[in-house]
Amino acid sequence: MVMTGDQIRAAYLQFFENRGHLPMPSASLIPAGDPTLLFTSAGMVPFKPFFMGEQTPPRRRLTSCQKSFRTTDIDTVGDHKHLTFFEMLGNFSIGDYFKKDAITFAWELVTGLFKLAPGRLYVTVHLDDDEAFQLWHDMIGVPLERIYRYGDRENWWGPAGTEGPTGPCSELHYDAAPEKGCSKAMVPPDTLSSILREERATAVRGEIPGCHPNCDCERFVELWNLVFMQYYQDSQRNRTPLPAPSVDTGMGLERATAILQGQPSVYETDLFTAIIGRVCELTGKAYGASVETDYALRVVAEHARAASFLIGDGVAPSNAGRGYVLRRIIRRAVRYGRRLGLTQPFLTKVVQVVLERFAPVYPELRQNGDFILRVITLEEERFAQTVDRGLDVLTGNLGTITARTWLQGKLDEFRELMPRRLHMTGEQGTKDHLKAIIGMAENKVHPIMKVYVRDAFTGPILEKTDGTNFSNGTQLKELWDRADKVIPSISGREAFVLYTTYGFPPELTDEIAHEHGMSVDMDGFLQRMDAERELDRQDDAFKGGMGMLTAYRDLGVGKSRFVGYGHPSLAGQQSAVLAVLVDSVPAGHATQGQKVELVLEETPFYPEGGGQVGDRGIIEGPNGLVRVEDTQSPVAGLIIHRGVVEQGGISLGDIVTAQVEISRRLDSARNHSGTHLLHAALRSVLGAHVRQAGSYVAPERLRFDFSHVSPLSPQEVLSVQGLANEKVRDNLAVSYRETSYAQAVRDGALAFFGDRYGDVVRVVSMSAHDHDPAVTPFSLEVCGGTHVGATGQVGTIFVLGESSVGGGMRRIEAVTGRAAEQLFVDQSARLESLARKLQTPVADLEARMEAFLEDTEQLKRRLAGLERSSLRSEAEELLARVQDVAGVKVVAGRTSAGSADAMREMGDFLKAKLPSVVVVLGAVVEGNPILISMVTPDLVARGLHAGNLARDTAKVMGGGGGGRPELAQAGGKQAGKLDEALQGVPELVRRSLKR
RNA sequence: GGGGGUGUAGCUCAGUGGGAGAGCACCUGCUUUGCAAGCAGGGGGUCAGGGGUUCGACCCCCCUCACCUCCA
Repeated sequence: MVMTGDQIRAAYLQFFENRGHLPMPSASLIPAGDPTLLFTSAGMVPFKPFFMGEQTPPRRRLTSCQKSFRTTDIDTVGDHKHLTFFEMLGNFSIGDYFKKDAITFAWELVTGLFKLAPGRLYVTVHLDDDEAFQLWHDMIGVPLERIYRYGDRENWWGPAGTEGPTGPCSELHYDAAPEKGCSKAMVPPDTLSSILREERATAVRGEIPGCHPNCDCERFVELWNLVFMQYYQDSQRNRTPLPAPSVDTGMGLERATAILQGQPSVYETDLFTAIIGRVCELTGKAYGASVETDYALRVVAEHARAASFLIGDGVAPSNAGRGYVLRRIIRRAVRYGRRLGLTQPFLTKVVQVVLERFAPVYPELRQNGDFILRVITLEEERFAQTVDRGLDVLTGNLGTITARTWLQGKLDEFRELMPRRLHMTGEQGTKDHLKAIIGMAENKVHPIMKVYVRDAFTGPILEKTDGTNFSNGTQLKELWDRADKVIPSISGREAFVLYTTYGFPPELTDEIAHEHGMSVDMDGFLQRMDAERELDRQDDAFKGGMGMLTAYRDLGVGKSRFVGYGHPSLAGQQSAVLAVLVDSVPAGHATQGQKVELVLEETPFYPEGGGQVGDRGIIEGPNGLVRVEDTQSPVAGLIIHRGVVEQGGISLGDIVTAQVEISRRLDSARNHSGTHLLHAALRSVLGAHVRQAGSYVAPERLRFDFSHVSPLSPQEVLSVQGLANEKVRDNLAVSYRETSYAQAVRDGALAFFGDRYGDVVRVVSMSAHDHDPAVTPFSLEVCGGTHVGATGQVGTIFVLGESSVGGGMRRIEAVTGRAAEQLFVDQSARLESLARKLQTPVADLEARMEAFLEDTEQLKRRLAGLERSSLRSEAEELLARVQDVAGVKVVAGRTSAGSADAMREMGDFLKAKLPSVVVVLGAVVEGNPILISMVTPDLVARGLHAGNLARDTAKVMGGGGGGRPELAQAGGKQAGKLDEALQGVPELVRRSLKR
């Protein structure tokens, strides 16, 4: 009887539940409260705060099947073993059992529950871990020849980051396919141990003469990793034994399933067969038919699965961070789909199968199903757009291929005509002609590609042209050879630019080039990619650590208790000062004027979290007073009050009274409750795919980001606002309940991925029937923030606007309570004031405004008309004062024009009257003199240049100018010298004529 | 977080310091009812925003923002 993947998952969890472990639901793929981590990459990630001692676990024995995602292997997905997304089974001991039980459980499970043949199981332990070795050998009875020791590279775990728990690990490997192995004999464990010890001593990698569990061949499968956290490693790499050692184990569900189902790879298990099946169906390919199509089939299936889970957990495609990883795998899937002949959008059809297959176990896939499909559709469309644009650059009107083909044609033509041309225009003329042809080819290329195209093909030819004597046949042949070689090959640099600035896939470049009988220098391309990556790596080396957090963690003051829920008492909270920090360094005392950070035993101050900003207020001690400007919680359980000592001093141990600034807090509470109402209203109006993606709750306003693919219509915004306000008027009771995270989620509470949740979470509900559990509350959220007692206290909710925060995410901003009132007051005042100015009732404002706009428009036109006619008459006056300078008519004079444009018009008028003329007009605009000059073409031919004329005239006024021969303008600084400058014009004209 | 790129009319985009443009769309008129109808006329612009250089900036320099893209 073969178990399905689902059965294996369930059996594993049941096995450990029977042994006292609490089954935990899988956490989101977005790690909670850990900005250093891109994704949840292992089973222990959500439990890190427990292992670090920052939070109390709900039980010391836990077990879970955790959705996990690793980015390191993206580019190798498609082979038989690598996955980006996988499910990680694990059992955890947080300071409870250690090696002995962990090993016993593991052996019982694989041989008992999984019924794997003991003879096929190999064990690895760390070189120095004699304890584990003994347990496997003496207690379990694993024979010596199947216990291998490895060094740090294979069998040491952690710490994750610069410091943290760390320790040796022990792995179970399964001898899955002896026939598939490297067919070398097994190395005896002792031999391997001494090789590795030698390697450790000399740091020289030793040669291993045979097969072993960690061999690169396909014989062994690493099934289970047991990590024994027994040391704490600090940032100086010192290791101290942990008082309560812990265990963290991980078994990949996919691998386990492959082994139990006797399949050669994870893709043949029931976790994948349906997905692969769909891809085959779509492409008409059969799995197993060829190495290449198999690879592509696996890529599409794996990435479709991974993308579904990522989107299901709220990741939206973007060009940075998590969203970028998602985008990459979607695009990779599309590219490989293309290789299988899929040119139309297809990915949603694969994702549908993923959803069907996994929704029973992961309800978020069902819940967000529509959203997932929509995101995939959009991203696939967007990628098609990207490809289209790249295609234009590569082959389109301004494409490199077009330019090359064109140049090739022109060169062939030139080659034929050259003897005649050489005869007609001589050596230099022929070369110039050739250069002109090449220059034109460059202009057929998109501007960005120009420099790369020049490097790659026109450049080398030009260079050759320069040195070539056309009368010499052999050198000429060299030139043609060069052109023939260089033109049909797209350089690595071009492919690189196409990829890095347009996102155009290199293999497509290659494919299309081949269709045009060209090749691509893929080696050059890869070289450039590597160089780029190397540069990035160097940059990374300079990035700093996270020393600040350590400082707080090392305070050793234990926990501060938050007592600020409900109505913070006006009298303030009595408490002892546990720590005083000055400049982030612990101090016993702080005095007036100093910036200080305080930790209290109990505090009503809410630390920034869940989007809500930290409280402000006053902490008063026996000898002084501190004004708190912000409250933060840099480490779970620790609340830091930041502020300034305003009077006297404050000391460690002082009994103080902590008083929150009430009005501010209440404003925040209104906005926070308002946020929940808006969240629920958005879900009701737009659909259940709406999920919180971030929020900011300040006393003044609130901001809420959520997943949604399209902009909200004004109607939708109004419905959301209307529904939320209706719930305000219904005055729903706001109630709190403490429960476990798992229970809260089971109850249907919304939880935000970005937040850190402990063993006990608060659930905030807003319901008209608070005491009737059968009625679903309007809003139910896991939330640590502070709220009003009933929604009526929120006051009016007013949505200020709706906007985009990147693909798939929208943002809504709103005010409530006092700010909403203030907004109304301000807006009304503004309207009143406008109405007063326009002397009309508010109701008529719009009509009045329109009338005004129309009036000004008319006035503007009339004014422009008047100006034009007055300038016209000025121009006519100037016409009467035409001067004759050596037979050239010159009009130079001052005008009252208000702009250079107006003067240009005057000039045009003058030119219309005098077909051959030099015009220089001046005016003072905004205190500065400006000039325009015009020269009719016949006079340009006689050596006059409007640009020079303008420049030289302006010099008199301390300015400069220039332009084209027919038309130019200039300006100066000394308005008083405008007339003098204009008087000089005839002389300037005379002088230019002489030359 | 870093690199490359883009930002100009409702849309797609030209525009290398000196008159802000084209095509499509829109409006008006005429012509005409054969497939993207034609002709003529017209409206529409904070050249992403801010600062600087310059007599003068869509254009050059600096900063910011948004979007595209590659890499972490």
